[in-house]
Amino acid sequence: MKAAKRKKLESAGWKVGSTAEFLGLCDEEAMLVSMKLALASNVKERRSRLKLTQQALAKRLGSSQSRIAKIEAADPSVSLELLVRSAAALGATRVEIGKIIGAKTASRKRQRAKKSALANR
Amino acid sequence: MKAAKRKKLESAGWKVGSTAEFLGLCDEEAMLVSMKLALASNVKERRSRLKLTQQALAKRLGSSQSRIAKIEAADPSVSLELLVRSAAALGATRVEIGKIIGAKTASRKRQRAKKSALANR
DNA sequence: TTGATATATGTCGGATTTGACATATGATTA
DNA sequence: TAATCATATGTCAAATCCGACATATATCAA
Repeated sequence: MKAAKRKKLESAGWKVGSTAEFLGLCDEEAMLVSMKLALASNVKERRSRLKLTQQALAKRLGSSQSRIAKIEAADPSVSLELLVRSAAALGATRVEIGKIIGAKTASRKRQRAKKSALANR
Repeated sequence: MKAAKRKKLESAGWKVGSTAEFLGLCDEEAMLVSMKLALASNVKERRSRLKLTQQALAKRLGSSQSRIAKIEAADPSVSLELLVRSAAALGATRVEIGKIIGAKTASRKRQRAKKSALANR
């Protein structure tokens, strides 16, 4: 898909002033990446809460341990769909998934607070 | 992916009482389909509000008219990712996308109301 | 009706994504 | 230390998804 987009960008169809459109695409891309990161960290958090190994989750999903590792690392080879599937397999409801996807990225401050709260438990 | 799952289901790894897990997978699948339907209809709604042709939206996305048609029809060949991309290309914010994904399926009654409200405008 | 425009459907080659496997790196315990 | 378990990384064939194109079916104005 990245290759396809680059091809599009390079093809001669770009009118003057298309910089805005280019930035638009970048923003979309950034949003998607950000959603994936949020889902990935949620999957990791849910799995450890449930005390499941990556192997065990893989079995639930009909997948493999290595892919679970990639999912939690938000590896580029992991699709949004697989991330949503994974969260669902760990018990996330539709509403919860909507919240994860819709949540703006937490500030570093808030992330630290969340992390330490988790550590203290 | 459907084929892969079926393979998994058919492979001998299923313990007694795995019916629940099977149902679990079905629920996940249903949830995903439902999310896709919600996004698809949102894309259609946004595009018509913006008075864009499928062709015009295709250009924005670096895609083709036929794919836009499939997107709006929630064709099985359309990924969650492409649906999210499409909504974003039509101006949907992250928060809005989260709401669409998180929203429970509207009742038929509500759907009719929405549809007629749209028609009357 | 005819023509023009918008949308739907089917197919195909190529790109991406996936599960699987091998293997490497930690982390923990004996 | 060695052994064991959990997680990470790299690769590959197969499945899936994509853009593109052809073509069909509206919808509507002339």
